[in-house]
Amino acid sequence: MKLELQIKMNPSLYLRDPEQSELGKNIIKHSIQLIHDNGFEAFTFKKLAESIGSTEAGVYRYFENKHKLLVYIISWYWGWIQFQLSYQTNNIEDPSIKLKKVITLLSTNVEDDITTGHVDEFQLHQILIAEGSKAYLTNHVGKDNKQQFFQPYKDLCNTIGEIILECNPKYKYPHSLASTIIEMAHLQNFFMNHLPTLTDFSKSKDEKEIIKYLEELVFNTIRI
Amino acid sequence: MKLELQIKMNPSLYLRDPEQSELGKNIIKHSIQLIHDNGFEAFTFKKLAESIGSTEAGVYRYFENKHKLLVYIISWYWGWIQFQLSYQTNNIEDPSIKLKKVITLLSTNVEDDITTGHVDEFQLHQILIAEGSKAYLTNHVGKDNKQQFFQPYKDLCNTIGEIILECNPKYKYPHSLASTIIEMAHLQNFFMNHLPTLTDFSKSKDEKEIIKYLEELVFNTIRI
DNA sequence: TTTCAAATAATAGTATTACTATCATAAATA
DNA sequence: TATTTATGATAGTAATACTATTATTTGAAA
Repeated sequence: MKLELQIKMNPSLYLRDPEQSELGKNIIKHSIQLIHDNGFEAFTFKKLAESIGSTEAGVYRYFENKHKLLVYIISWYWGWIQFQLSYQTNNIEDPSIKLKKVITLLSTNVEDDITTGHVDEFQLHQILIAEGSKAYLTNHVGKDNKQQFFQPYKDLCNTIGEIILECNPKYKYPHSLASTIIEMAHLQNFFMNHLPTLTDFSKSKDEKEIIKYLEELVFNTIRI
Repeated sequence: MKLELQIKMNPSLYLRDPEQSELGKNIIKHSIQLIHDNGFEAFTFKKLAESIGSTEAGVYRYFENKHKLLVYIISWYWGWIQFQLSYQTNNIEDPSIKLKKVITLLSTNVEDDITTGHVDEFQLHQILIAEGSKAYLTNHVGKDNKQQFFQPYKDLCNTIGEIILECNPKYKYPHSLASTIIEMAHLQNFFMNHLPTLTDFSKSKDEKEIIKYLEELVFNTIRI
């Protein structure tokens, strides 16, 4: 029996569920490829359709616009991270070990997970680094939020916040620290590779340095 | 005598210096207004020209495209912050007081500075919160960086990094901590107002809470 | 004061993007 | 076999992101 990981997505994100057809899966797969290769600004439904061998109208039957498609794949990523987190911290008692796992999970360039055929997690991680914040940095963030588009991100933030509170029940800013960890794991990676003087990792360009930086930041902050 | 603050801008950002003419100053002024009101995505040179009472072609004589205009106003903001910082920390000995000033300066919604007639610093601060990262989160970040588009940001990051080292000469990640402070001062503000569950400030929605959070984060991190 | 150069306004035009609409056909299903 | 449903093929529109041309205004030098 082949185990397949299914992540439940918010139906308001799509017009037709892309998981339910070959074309749909191809839309996801090639979107990730194209956004990874050329960035979200250069990404169009026309190019996507050409890459798949379908038509623009075909893509529009699945997603209303490219922003919702971006939010879709980003939500998928956070769902996948949430799953990885619960899997990797299962049976671990010590909350500070859990918190270290969180930092490592968010900072490490994952390898492609074969249980999710049409999704390349490595590319998805890169997309999150470069495009992740574009999901919410829009003038319609309020509307999107009302439609729960950012629920997977919030769920993850809550999960991490709870681990932080396990480490120190008196710490006053568990959610802010959680969102700081998430965002900084990505942003320091982006800076390291593209604007290295904004970091202290320019020589090694090694993710492990980011992990060390974040661990020091987090544990010094929450320990009284 | 009227004192006017002039911030030296990278000439590669513009085709014609907007500081040198009325039309140029209007371009800056109305860009800030429009980007603040409707966001960068909805901002076009046509709307800008209409708002000024000029023409699209007129705007194109000053700026090659809207991305360079965004980078221009963002660079101006960082230059202005750099000035504010050196002004406010002048004659202060204690580096930890300086560092607190930095955090407050970055986190506080400034009032409009009358010495800069055509720039509304309050709106500019809001733009930085919502659009700041779009300056570098592009597929041409490498090219832009080679042309020194991000120098003012880097300079600020270095200045803050030096203050951090004054507080603790042995701290290993002064630049990363500096960029973390800058980015988080803005991002926690955005989250507080638009995705409040990602923070712990949703009840008060008060900048002072962000300042407290960042101060705790920073000083616990750098104190050995 | 004229004259000349530079800046601006007015207008037009192109390629691309972000869609919507229509109709034919293939595949799945009842 | 009939019929729904998904897809493909094609066309079309409004807006965006530009470029080009010409006419007019303005301001400084001769």
